[in-house]
Amino acid sequence: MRAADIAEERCSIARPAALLGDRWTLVILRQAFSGIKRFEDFQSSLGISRSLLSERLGKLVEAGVLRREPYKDAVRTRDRYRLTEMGLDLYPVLMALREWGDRYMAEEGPPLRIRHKGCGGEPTLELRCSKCGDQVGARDSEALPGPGLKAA
Amino acid sequence: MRAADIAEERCSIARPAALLGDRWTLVILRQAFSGIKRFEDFQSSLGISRSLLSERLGKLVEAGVLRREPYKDAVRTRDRYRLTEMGLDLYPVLMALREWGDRYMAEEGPPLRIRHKGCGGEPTLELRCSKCGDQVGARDSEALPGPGLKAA
DNA sequence: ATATAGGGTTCGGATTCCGAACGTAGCCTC
DNA sequence: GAGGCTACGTTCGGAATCCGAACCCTATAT
Repeated sequence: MRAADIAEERCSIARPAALLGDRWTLVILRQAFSGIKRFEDFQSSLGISRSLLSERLGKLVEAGVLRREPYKDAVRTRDRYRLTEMGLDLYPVLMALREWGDRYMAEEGPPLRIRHKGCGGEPTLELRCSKCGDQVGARDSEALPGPGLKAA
Repeated sequence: MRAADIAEERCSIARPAALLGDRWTLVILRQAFSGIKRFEDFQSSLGISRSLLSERLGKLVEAGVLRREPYKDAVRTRDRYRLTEMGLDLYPVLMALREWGDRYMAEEGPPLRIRHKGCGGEPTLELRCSKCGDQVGARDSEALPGPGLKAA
């Protein structure tokens, strides 16, 4: 199998991975969540080559994660890339990566602190059972075939 | 900046992304969580080339996500790759991807159902404020510089 | 009309990926 | 004790991808 074929897999991890799984896309999204919208700003803040940035942004737009739209600056009309609802829903993915990175790859302490605007507390991810409410770890759960697999 | 330099960024998203951000690593980890341990089984279940698999597994071992260890089969000694504690802690990352994939990329329904072994319920990720306990979305939180950034 | 800025595209060269072929270390069988 | 098989890689050349630099196009702004 070529890597490109991963996107066709009937697997809800493989398909997002095919879209997000390259060295740039995740940091592009990080910037998008931090408020960056313009091509130039992505480019200069990341140092990515313009051709690759163009291609990646295009892919994200095509996938529906970003929306490209013109907007009026003080002086002129520009384009900007904004997260769609679908894109905003990637927030837990980024948060999960960040929590893991903070725990295992930040020798000098977490470079960012996340703040809940409402109360100033710190949001954290919890994997909780929707039935019993207990916190669940990797060892406490198992995977079973679901409806999408039977449809094959 | 070359893509390889991303790993040096002082950012808890960029560093994990540099390790996990390629087309194969995430699906390799998916297989590891689903119980696959042997080189041959990774290779045949994914169709990845042996050279790349070897390189990826080596990187994950070096990073501390997997541990390579010999073990005694019924007949002989083999090697296997197992998730370390650090690797098991990637579970939320995979779950976040899966939830997103189920929502947006599974036209025929989720291919997998996750089951809490304890009660049979379905574990889901929640981003909750550790102070007020409210559920938090992308728009309800903001990023501030943390200790690791000041140490620069 | 000329200059500047934003947002790309094009183009070679460098890097990475890939599949197929080969290497090797145990065991098992004859 | 000579093959054979299995598990686990490594090596190799060609194909795909990445990269930076240079160029292009459209709007203002002067």
